Amino acid sequence: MLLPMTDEPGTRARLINAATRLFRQRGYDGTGLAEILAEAGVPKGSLYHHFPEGKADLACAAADWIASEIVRVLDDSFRAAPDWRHGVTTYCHKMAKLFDILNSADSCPVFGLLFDGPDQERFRGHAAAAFDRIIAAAARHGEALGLAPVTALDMAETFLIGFEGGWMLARMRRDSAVLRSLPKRLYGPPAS
Amino acid sequence: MLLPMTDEPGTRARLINAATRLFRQRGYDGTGLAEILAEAGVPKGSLYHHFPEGKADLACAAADWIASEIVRVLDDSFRAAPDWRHGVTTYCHKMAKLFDILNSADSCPVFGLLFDGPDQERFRGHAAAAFDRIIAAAARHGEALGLAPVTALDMAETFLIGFEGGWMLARMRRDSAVLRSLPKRLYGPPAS
DNA sequence: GCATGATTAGACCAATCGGTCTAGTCTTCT
DNA sequence: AGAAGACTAGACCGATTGGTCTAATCATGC
Repeated sequence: MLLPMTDEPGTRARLINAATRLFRQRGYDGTGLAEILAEAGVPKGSLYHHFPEGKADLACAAADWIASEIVRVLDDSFRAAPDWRHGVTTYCHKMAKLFDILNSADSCPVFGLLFDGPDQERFRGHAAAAFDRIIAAAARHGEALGLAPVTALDMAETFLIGFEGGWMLARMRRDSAVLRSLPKRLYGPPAS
Repeated sequence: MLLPMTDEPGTRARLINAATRLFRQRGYDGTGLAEILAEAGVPKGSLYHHFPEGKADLACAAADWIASEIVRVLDDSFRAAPDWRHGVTTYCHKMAKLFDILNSADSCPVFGLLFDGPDQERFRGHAAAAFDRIIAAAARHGEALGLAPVTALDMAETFLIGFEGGWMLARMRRDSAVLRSLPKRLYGPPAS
């Protein structure tokens, strides 16, 4: 079958969904295969069919998926933004809303899921690559808004560093206000 | 015995040491009791004598210890600082050096160790309290340098948010340069 | 020196871990 | 219809998990 044509998510997608959610909440080592399988409603055999290397494979797929989601939100936020600050502000508010939806707290930042894991080197590399993809996306928007390439990259990095730390604190405090206050923290009071 | 008088670290201290290091590297769920016990050279019975609630107890003790270490570095950094930026810069460089020492990469930030764990609520609260203690310490130095209390708290929070995110990125990239570049990122090029 | 509580020592346990493997089903092509 | 491969299903495995419990050892009071 070239095209599934069925709208309901296939086995593979359901696995990634469940894994993403659970890893985000309990971390890689904190989540058992049994849990993922139960939530996805998928037997063990299927997991090892779609992800021959097992849990690690699944985690990488989940990380890639969540990174692409982040990029999507980023693109959304900058679509109609007149300048950098507006784009960033919209992004922070969108993510704050998401934070509130995700049962308001216990979920790791963008993909903090990737730090434990057995062969740490593979995970680390994967996380770094995913994060760089996100930074690049933000920098692209900066350039489109007239920033010099070097400046855009620098601002994108700085912002996402702040955002990661902000998400961490928001999580600790169970309060998305930290995220909403980020633009003001980083760029001072709004000019307007 | 009121005073141990022996310089070599006691059983309890050795446990906390080993736990701190291992949790930082592999996370809470990623570290087995056996590993900790082996590294500390302590039998299981002793662990449950000193930490009746087991692993969770030990993790909280480790978190408290590391938080107090951070405050110590913070105090050190601000001791001779003429202004906020200097203090912060010294702190970043000290921590960057530490980052390089800790086998250059795989170790969680200040106490990222606290996010998994069984009864998440207890862990989360503990982490939040520890982080607030660190923020308060930084804010105190800000005030001592003449900042208004509200401003000091705000700057302390903002800085530590950035620092957490920076440590995360440094870890992903295995490069402490991110930490050293933080003051410039947050406060612009040095006035000098 | 003897009794007492603190501490160490590690055998032991059920539960769970990630992973393997065989059997069966379902889809699709000829 | 029938063969072939994709996929599902779950029993099963050895290893390891955090935790309990009993016995031995240690220090310190009388």
